[in-house]
Amino acid sequence: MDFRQYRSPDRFVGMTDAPRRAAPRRPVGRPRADARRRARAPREEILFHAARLFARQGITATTTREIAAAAGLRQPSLFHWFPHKDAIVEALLEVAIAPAVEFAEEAAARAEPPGVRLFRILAFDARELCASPYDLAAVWLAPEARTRPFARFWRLRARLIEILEALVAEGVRDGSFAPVEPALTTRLVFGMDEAVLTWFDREGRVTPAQVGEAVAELALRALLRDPRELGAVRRAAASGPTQG
Amino acid sequence: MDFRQYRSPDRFVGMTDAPRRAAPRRPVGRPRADARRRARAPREEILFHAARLFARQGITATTTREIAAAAGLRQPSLFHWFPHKDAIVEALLEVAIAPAVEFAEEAAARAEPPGVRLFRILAFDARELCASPYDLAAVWLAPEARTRPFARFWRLRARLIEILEALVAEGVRDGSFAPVEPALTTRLVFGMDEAVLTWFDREGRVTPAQVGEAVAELALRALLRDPRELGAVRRAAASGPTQG
DNA sequence: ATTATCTATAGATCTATAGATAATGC
DNA sequence: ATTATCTATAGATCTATAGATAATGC
Repeated sequence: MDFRQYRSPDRFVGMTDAPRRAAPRRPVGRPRADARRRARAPREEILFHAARLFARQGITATTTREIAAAAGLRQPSLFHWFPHKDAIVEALLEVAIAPAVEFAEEAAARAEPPGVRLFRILAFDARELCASPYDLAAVWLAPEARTRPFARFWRLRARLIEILEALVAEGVRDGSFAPVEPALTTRLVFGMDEAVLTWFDREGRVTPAQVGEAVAELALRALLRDPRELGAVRRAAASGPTQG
Repeated sequence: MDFRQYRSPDRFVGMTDAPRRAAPRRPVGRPRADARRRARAPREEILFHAARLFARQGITATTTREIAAAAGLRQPSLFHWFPHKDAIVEALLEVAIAPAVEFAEEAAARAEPPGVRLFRILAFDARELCASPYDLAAVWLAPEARTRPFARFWRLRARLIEILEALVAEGVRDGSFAPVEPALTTRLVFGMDEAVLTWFDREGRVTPAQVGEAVAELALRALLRDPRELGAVRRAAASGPTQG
């Protein structure tokens, strides 16, 4: 797995700041049976390959043996990096949800029209889901994640929906949005936003930024009382902070 | 499990037309260890409970023992009704996708404006996904369903997207829709449509029909060049066939 | 001494088959 | 005879632990 081909090599969590052209220094610890050198820290390799396998086969159907093999390890060595399989899922969920909520909290608090703030948050979310170095398609909304102790993810996700719904309600109240029902409309828009995970093609020509723009545009064209304002909203959104 | 509380008791596939208040006739075969009487045919009980468990825990994480127990059977008795576990998933996918594609094929072929046909298909799909007696949240788009031999589902689903995209392209061409990019826009709209499975609350107050209307309305408000036509489109859609 | 890995395996599953059993149907 | 179920279990896993091993760090 050559990481250079992926779009956002800087995004790995807990990335060691080892030099790119790693010095030929041998790492601490017993050498691996699979001697091939890996570009990234073991923890990131594990998360990356686990996410890929989860997305293809489902979480439970992916074995720790498969994950370890993809990361160049023997199966029990996985448990040096994560206490149990669920901890891998938990780490991926955290990577996915935490920046989204953080950005939404800040963006929602700015003194701008609700349409502009909503545009920016939706575009950020959809873009980040697509651009994540980890393929989050399976973990985000996996039924497996509903039961077990991933409460933090569900709490943060509920908070994100709450923020979006408040913006929709504000737009309806101040007359800039059509008179839609905020709760139902928000679920539809957020569903469209999350759904990018189910169809975005990481090898395709459409970029994460384009997907983000498209999601936000479609949502706001549907929401704005006067869709001719869309251009102004988009420009205003782009002029503020669009990165976490 | 009292089936009378569910919305669409007539929708069970392969439903036996046994009288509602079943005659106290004892069924053929060795009696069950779990003597409680069931209202529906065993095959339907199995599909119903399997879908519920899949939606809560994931497909692979749900054991045949759990499904059997929920349906009032011992684990091996499941294999009298389905040759293997995957066949249960396959049956649920078939129930989900077949009517959607059939309706879309017919609705798309009618001599009406693309907006009207699109509205009707989207409203049908979202409504039926919500109203199905089976909770399809997990099987529809489960990563598990991607690898294994569920080719028919994926072929039909691709056909459904193809039909939708053709309608979007037609609306852009004839000028009734805004000049959007059909492929990307269709993925967004279809994503919103499918996503109802992730949030629709079967015990909630919003009805499947309301969800269907809301999905179609949001999509068309975003697509129509002049959103003031939405009312006319909705009325035209409602005047044609809205049932399979 | 610390770190990261390895091999071996315990213990707990889980699916599907084999073959018996207890009803109804004719 | 047919049908639908049962009990028992083979065979194949799968996760996580125990304890050894082979590096570097100091």
